[in-house]
Amino acid sequence: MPIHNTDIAKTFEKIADLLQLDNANPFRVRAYRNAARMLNGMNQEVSTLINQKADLTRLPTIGKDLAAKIEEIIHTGKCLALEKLRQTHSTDLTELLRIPGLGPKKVHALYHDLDVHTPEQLLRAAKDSRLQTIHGFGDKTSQTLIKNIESHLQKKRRIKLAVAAQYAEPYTAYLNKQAQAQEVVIAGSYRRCKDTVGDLDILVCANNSKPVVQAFVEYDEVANVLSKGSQRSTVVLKNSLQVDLRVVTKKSMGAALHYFTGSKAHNIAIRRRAQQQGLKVNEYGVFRGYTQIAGNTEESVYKTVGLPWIPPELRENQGEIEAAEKNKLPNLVELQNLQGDLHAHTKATDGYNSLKEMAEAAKHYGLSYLAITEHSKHLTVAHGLTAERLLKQIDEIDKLNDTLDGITVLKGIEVDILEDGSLDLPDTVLAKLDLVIGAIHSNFKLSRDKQTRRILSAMQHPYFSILAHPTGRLLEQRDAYDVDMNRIIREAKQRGCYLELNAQPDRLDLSDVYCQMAKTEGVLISVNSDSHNINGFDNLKFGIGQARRGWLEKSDVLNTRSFTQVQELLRRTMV
DNA sequence: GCCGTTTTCGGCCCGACTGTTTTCAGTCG
Repeated sequence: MPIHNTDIAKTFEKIADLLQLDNANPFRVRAYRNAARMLNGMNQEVSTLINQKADLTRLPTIGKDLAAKIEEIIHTGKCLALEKLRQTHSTDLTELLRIPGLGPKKVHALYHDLDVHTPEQLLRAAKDSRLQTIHGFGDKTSQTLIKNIESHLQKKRRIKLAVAAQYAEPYTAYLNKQAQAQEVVIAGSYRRCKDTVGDLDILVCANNSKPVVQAFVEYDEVANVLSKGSQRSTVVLKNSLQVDLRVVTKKSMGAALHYFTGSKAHNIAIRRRAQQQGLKVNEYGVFRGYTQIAGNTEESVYKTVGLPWIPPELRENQGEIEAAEKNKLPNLVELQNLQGDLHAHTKATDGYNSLKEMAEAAKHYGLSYLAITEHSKHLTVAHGLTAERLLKQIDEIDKLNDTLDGITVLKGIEVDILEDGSLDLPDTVLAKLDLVIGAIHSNFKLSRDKQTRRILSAMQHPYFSILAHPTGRLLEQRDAYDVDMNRIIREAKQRGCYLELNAQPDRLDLSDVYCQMAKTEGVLISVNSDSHNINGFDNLKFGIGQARRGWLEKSDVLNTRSFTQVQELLRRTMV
């Protein structure tokens, strides 16, 4: 079994948890957590680096010690340091640390005084009023913990960006109506366009903060107020989404926006940088001594530390600060750059609208070309097209194009890649199309080797143009299939075909990390809506957000080209 | 445990909120 970065990250997180319980030097704990976060965000597998005999200490957050531990984990599958820690912790208390309100001190007290080591035991102890017997635990703490444990036991997960938007936008609109609110912005991972968000961070600019906080907690959807101060508040909505509010004045708005947009790693790096220059950055501004020297805009904050403004989608401390330093930040692709969409369905298969309706909707959305790419016959649940039905649709598209103005429909297919890597329709039919999108819709559980070979084999097909939703992940529902994406990207370059970034909010597949990898290799990405109805094109904005997180520029995205340019690029995929 | 234009030691981001205190520790983001 290959060891992935996420496996190493999990090991380091566990070590950090156990060290934290031991009251170890907090900076040592943080070193493990920083390394775990760095590993999760890397656009390359560390195992590959080791094969190339690369020096791991050149990675940020990795020194001599952690480099040795990484090599140990890759080579042996184990980490002696973790095993030793586990031996000294006969009882695993780390799950308790996950419950909001509990840190190492309280967890220790619970264990020593009440022998509580699981959330279930804690819940019982709280309900039996046993907690109040411990020093530092009062009535309030007990009540809060009961709520927090119950929500923890329901395994509250992250929610998809598009779902978060459905709650964030009306909440923002409501706050905007408050007389004191001068500006309302959603910050946090939402602003960074992460595929899923854990909570919402709302920032309000106002001179008088108290009425804003009051309005915030009185919002209709609020189920529970976790905290409420003069400038901050935290609530939980009825759908169990946590929302944090911060209110600042105009002169601090830029600094606060920077601070609450994150990521944490990016902020820490910026603050260190400021510190080296004798400055202090906090959510109220940039300070030299007690004098504020910047902070009304984000640009002013970056300027004081000698950097240009960095787009939120890049703020992960994964090289963006170094790039900014050298004035080499990418000029990120924008939604308006898209000229067409290369993946959509109609009611001929599992879509809801006609060819004509889809074409007109795409035109209305500002696109000048749209590829219709139905499922193929193997996908029976979607009523996939047989060769005969596809030929019939080809005729219909030709006729429709004669009547359309300002938009051209391309003839395509989202053909199933069968288990042996062959395509689900005969070459004679595929040859008549403008593009062939290959997709996996079955046999998700093949071994890494088999799944990779299956895709590579399909890509070698003479009519293969684009690999649809390349990893098959469904956010918060289904993991990506086990596949060597490094190899697929390199082969796509060799073969001269393209990869899709499927903009459906459930997929957002390719991920940001793989997009960056594809860019590095020089493989073009097609940001496609995979629309099944006339409103589907709206999802392109989520695809573009993800593309921006992957550092993609206009030139890295296939469908920012004009119709004639795309036609030529698609023709080139045919060998 | 990492890191270095203050480089092999001595720092490490920083402030708000809560609850239980009686002046502050613990936790969070």
